[in-house]
Amino acid sequence: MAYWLMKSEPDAYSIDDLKVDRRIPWTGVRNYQARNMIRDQMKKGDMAFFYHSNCKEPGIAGIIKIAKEAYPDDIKPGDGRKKRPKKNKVLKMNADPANPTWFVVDVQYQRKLKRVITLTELKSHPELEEMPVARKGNRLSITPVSEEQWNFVLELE
DNA sequence: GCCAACGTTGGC
DNA sequence: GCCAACGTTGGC
Repeated sequence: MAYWLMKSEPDAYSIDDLKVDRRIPWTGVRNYQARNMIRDQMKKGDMAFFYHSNCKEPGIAGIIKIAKEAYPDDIKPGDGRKKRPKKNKVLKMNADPANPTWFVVDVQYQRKLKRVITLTELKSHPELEEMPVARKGNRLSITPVSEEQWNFVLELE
């Protein structure tokens, strides 16, 4: 079993939204590195931190579980999709259904953390300096988390 | 709103 | 294939 960190802008979709919806397809990932992780590495049963990005208090807000492994992301904005697309942004869709480029996994709500563990706090611990989200300039929306990092973060809660 | 740190695009 | 220009992410 592997651990991950998945970013979402809470204005677009927050841990509280997922608490209501319970389970959603994690649509809209359009970065090849993140795509490769979704398609090739994420397994059913893997756990992930739900991270709030680009907001007042960036940090880890909850825990989710991978409920279904990768399948083509043919979920168009507005087409039963829960995550709201960014305004003024046209999402590239799969051109050839037989040879998809973009994939999605389903995630299942596990729990909300008692408090948001902020990015500032994550950065303050030397034990987490290798954690991608705590590194300068990191932009990937999906990053791996080691078991040690996972357990360390949960101890902070 | 600024801008660093990338990723992508397209001319050559 | 190189790389300059451009676009995006996301903290601050």
